[in-house]
Amino acid sequence: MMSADPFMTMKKMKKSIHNENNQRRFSDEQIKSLEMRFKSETRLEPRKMVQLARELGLQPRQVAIWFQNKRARWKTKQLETEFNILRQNYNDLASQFESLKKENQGLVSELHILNEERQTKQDERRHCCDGQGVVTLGSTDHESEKEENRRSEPEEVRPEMEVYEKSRHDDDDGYNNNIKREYFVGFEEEADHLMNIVEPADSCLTSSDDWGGFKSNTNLLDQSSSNYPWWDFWS
DNA sequence: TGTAACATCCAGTTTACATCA
DNA sequence: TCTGATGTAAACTGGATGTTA
Repeated sequence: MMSADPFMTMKKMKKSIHNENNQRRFSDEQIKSLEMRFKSETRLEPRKMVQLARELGLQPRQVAIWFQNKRARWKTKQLETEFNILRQNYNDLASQFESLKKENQGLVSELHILNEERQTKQDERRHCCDGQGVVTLGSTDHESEKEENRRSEPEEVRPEMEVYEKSRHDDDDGYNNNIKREYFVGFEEEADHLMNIVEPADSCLTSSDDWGGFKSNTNLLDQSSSNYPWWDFWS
C-alpha cells in the first residue's frame, strides 16, 4: 500500500496511493453496488468484504473504510430526520397547549362574570327585601326555604363563593392555584403533577426562538436507540 | 485469572478534488 | 481565466472495546 521510498513525504505517499488507482473517487457503478450492499448489510463480514472488493476492483480496506464512512453519514442523516420529527411533534403539542390555555382562560373569566352577576342579584334581592319580607318570585315554597337557609350560611362555606373570593385575593401564582381548586377538587395531587408537566412549556419551550438553546433530551434519543439499533431503520 | 496482542468500531480530522461566485 | 471559499468523499488517527492465546 505504502511506497518503499524512504524519502517520500507522507503527503506524497498518500497522493501516490490515489494515483496508483488513477481515481480519487469511486465510479458510479462502484458506488451503486456499495449502496445496494449497505442497504442489506450495514456491516460486512471480512470474507464478504474481500469478495465485494474483488468484484469492484477495490482493496478490502477501501471497502471497509467506505462502509465506516457510510455508517457515519447515514447516522448523521438519521439524527437530522429524528430531530425534525421531534421538533414537529413539539410544535404541534405547543400549539395545542396554547389553544387549550386560551379556552381555559375564557371559561375562567366567564365563570367570574357569572359569579359577579349572581352576587349582584343577591345584593339587589337583599336590598329590596329589607323590612318587606321574602319575595318568592318564580320559586316554590320549598325553593324559597332552601334559599333562605343558604343565605343564613356563613359566606366562607359556600363553595362557589370560595372560588371567586380566592381568585380575587390570589397573587400572580394564584391563576394556576385557582385552576387546580376549581377543576381538580379532590384530585389536588394529580393536578400538581399535571401542572408540573405543563408549566415548563409555558416558559421557554413554547417559544420557537429557544430552539437554538434547546438541550436535546438525551432520554428521548437514548430511549429510541436503546430499544433498537439505529441501523434497523432500513426495515 | 490477569494480560498482551490483535481486530474492529466510532468520532473526529485531514486531504484531495469539484464547484461556484 | 484565475482565485479563494466551500462542500464532500476517501482516507487516516486515536481511543474504546471485545476476543483470543
